[in-house]
Amino acid sequence: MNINQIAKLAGVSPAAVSRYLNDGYLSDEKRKAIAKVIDETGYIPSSQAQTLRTKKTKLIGVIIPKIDSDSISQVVAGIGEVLNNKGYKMLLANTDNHDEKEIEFINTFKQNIVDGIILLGTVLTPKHKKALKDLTMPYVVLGQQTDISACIYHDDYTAAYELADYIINKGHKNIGYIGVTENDIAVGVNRKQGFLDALEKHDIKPSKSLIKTGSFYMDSGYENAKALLSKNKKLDAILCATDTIALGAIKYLNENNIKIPDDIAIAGFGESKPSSILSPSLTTVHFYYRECGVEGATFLLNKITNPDIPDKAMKLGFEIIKNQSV
Amino acid sequence: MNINQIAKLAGVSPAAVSRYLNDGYLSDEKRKAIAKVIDETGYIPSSQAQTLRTKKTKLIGVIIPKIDSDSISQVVAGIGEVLNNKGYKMLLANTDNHDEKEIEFINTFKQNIVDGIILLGTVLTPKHKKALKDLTMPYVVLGQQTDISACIYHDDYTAAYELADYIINKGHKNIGYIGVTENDIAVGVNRKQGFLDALEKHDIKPSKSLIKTGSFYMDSGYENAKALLSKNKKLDAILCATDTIALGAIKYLNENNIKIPDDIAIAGFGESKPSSILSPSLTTVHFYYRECGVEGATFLLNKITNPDIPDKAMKLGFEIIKNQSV
DNA sequence: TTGTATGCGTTATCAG
DNA sequence: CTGATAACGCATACAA
Repeated sequence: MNINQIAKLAGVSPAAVSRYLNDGYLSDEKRKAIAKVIDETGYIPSSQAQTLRTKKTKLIGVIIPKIDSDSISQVVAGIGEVLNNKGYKMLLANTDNHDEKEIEFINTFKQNIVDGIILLGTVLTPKHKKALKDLTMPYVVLGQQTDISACIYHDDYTAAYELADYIINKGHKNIGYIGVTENDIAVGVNRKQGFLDALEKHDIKPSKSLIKTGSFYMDSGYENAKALLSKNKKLDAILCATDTIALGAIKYLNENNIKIPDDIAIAGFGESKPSSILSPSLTTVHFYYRECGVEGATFLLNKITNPDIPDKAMKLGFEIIKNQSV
Repeated sequence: MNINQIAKLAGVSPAAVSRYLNDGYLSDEKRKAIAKVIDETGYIPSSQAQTLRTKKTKLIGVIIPKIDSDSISQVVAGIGEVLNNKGYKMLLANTDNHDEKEIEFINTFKQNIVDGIILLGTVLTPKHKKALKDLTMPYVVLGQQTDISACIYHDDYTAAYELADYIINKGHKNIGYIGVTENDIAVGVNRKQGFLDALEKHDIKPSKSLIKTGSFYMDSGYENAKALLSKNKKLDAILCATDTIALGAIKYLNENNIKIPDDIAIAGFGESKPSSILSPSLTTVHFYYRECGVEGATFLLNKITNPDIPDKAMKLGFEIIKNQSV
């Protein structure tokens, strides 16, 4: 069933049907005739042919580092909501934490198969920036601050600063930190710097043996908690760069009968689902993940319909969730 | 940049370039010339035009009830892995637990924008079945058993039976059950029936006040645990149809200083991430979610390239994770 | 092996 | 307001 057959059945020209579909000039009479035929036949225009003509695919490419993460799935949910409402669809590309795959996907999307790209950033290497700059379509980066494009990100620095401040004010002084690679500016650099600056404010000198770096997985929390405890007899708190890492640390503490928060206080970032169920519940930071997705998708769609709007950088707030683990 | 320009630059016909792209007859000489030009120009064929001709989009529609769920995101990860390796892309449609949206998406996908559909089923109403049957492209249902198409699902019944049996053998007799709507055959009916049959095997008569039904969210666990405890003074265990529900129940128990497993034992299904971190850790069932996604995607792609292969129903196994909560 | 010509299903242009 | 017609970029039947 194509536009010509519909036209014949309705006794009009294909062009008239096209106008009907795209709200062009059309007499009420023909409009009705076409509506009737389309209703009866259940005709649906071929989006490929439309795309071939209009260069619009109504598809948005969303590149994420992994799907089975509380925070990312929330961002994706926010994006999906907006896209659905506006008649767009989401092409989901999962890199499984392989940076190079991000570039691969960007280049794949470049073939005009999407109208725009949303990149949930972890690492933004020069290669990434080059790939993005070569893009002819609008794009937006979520979760990382960058000057090469519109971006929506979280106030990681202040969140870490205030959370560390809170821990210190609770009486802890020998605080260990389990972070992630500094290639990730948001999570690796900013959260750590917030932590360090809070220490400095309280005249606490951070010892090297208290600062650890690991992966984004639970294992890292487990192993680094072990390492921190073995080297620092006075350790009384651990701040982890993500809730997932904190969960790993908690696992180690539990297995070794170390009481939270009496022996060791612990806190994370991201307000993962388990945080409130654990006992003691986990002190953490709520970021506006879903909102990040909503804002990002909304901006991107605006940019697609109106390419002249200037890129913006939007910093979202946070909330310290003061639970029992500190 | 299109196929004609490449042809001109390489001094060949557009058809030759097309053959180069599709491994058709071509002399080595021309092959090299075309390769050179394509390499230099960075030419990428328009997938829309290809689709218009070939009717193949290399897109797979994946319909899911929600994205921020441990189990579902694992299935999606498995699907994504296979699709990537085979040069397909995933169009992700999130229904946010609205059944009607599933039908909407199925109908949207029907416009030939995808080569196949993967439906992560919750509820399969007659309307769903009709929408699926109207489909001209291959599709597969994951997580639910059905005779209308290929399906890959979990052995929910036996898992529930064995888990309940295990709980009973641990000495519990007054076991409450928090389930979900029976519209969901896999989770709502099969798990409950496994539970009931295990009771029967041990000559335990299930009292109505011990069987609850709620939503898939934590709230349901919290509220129904409260209800169970208020009506059943002898209650000594709670089996929840999902880990998420179990987490809600645990929250209620913790808040009311009810000791797990001494006062009340508790168990769930799905081996969610928190299950191992909780203390006591949660007894649960491991299902092969990622494998389910992998198998589903693999089968679908096979079916796309070879439409004649018969539909199959594949039942995946499970593993009881015996943790401390029972 | 190669090239020419045609059509996939739309939409934009233009003349009416 | 309407309709004929020419693209969009590619793959294939057919002729060579």
